[in-house]
Amino acid sequence: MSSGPESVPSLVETQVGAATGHADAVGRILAVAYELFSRRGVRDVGVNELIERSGVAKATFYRHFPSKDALVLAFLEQRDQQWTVNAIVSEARRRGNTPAEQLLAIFDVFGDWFLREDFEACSFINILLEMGPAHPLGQASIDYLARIRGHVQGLAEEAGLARTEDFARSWHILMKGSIVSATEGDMQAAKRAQQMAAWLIEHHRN
Amino acid sequence: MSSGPESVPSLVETQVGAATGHADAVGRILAVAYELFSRRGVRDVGVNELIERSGVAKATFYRHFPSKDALVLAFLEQRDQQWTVNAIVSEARRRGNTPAEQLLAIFDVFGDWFLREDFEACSFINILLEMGPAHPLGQASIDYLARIRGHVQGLAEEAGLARTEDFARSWHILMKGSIVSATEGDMQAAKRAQQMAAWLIEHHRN
DNA sequence: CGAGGTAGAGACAGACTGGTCTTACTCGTT
DNA sequence: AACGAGTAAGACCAGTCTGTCTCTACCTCG
Repeated sequence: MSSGPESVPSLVETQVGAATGHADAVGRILAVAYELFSRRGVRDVGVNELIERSGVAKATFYRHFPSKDALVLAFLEQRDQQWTVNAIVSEARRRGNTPAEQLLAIFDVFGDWFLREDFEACSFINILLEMGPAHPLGQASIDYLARIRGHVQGLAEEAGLARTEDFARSWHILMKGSIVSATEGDMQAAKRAQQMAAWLIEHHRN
Repeated sequence: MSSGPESVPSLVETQVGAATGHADAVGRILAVAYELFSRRGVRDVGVNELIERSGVAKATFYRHFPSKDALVLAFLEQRDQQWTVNAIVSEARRRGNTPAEQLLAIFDVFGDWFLREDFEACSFINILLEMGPAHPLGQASIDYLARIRGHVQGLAEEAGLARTEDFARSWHILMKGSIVSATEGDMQAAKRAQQMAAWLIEHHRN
């Protein structure tokens, strides 16, 4: 049931490959996939474009990834690491002194992110809505969104808040809603969500 | 710039056509388009399937709609009427006695909607994320989402709230976030959003 | 040297895409 | 009865999609 991307080359292998300076095929494919999938979604990027942009033969592609969907799963795993963990959670933890500050700092990071001209929305939401919750890729996206909620819940527990799972689910509504609003062009979406998030924290204090 | 669907057959014509008992081609096409687009999105439904399901010749289709995108625009207009206006706003107004109650009733309607097994998320959000904000269909979706915000702002003004545009934008974050959470499977998403919505109302009272 | 594995390049298959066009038929109106 | 508008059916086009296949070149290890 859990769509853990265990069946595709892991990031560890990739990074090792890149570290050898060999610039192996898998590493290039994953880099191009990250670039294209995150900016344009899954359906809009074909295998032919992927292999052309990564300078890889088609047979090489299919030797390492049994299907395009397998590559998408690897991309989602990569996205979880680079975006969720490194860009959002770690950065928010760095900006805040207390767990509550760190929670609210998520929306400061969002605010900076929304202003980037290459702002590309959240791949997990995109793919979930693009493929639907029944599709394996939609299921995987749901799993990764749950991981994001897990980070929030962890911070809530560190902050000593009450009913942390409910808190994280409500908090996540604010995160996802502000992302969609930013896609619509509302540049203050992060500030608005942060205000409601502050009220939410107050109502979950013991 | 505004993507008003003036260039496609209006709903009035459609309903007149259906009212004659003639079940004309345009009416059938629009009915099938509503069914398929709302449940499966735009990219997943091809012109061939549309014409087959509506029992219409391809030439007939292209006589009434210059392109598939034109049909999508007509669908969005239809969706605004049938879903935004008739299913959500009117129903919420019916359920509440005061404007504030009517605002909160939006999330009661959402709660019922989320429970439906054929729950299909919000077509405007789906198409916006599917096509991107730069695409004409994404732009049209943004316009229709703004109309939803307009309904909220109108109710906020009736309720005598302060800073109604900011209020509506924050409220809309809750609506969109709860829809995505419901797509993930959180059946309590409407209740969570409603709680935050109540706080938002309190903070906008004069 | 020579074998095996990996690589790039690209032809090819089979299905699908949006869109054009032709043909034949059925109506309603005059 | 004759006309014209609208329609169904479907061939067809050029292009796209994912995925398989062959061929050749290279590189490394024994």
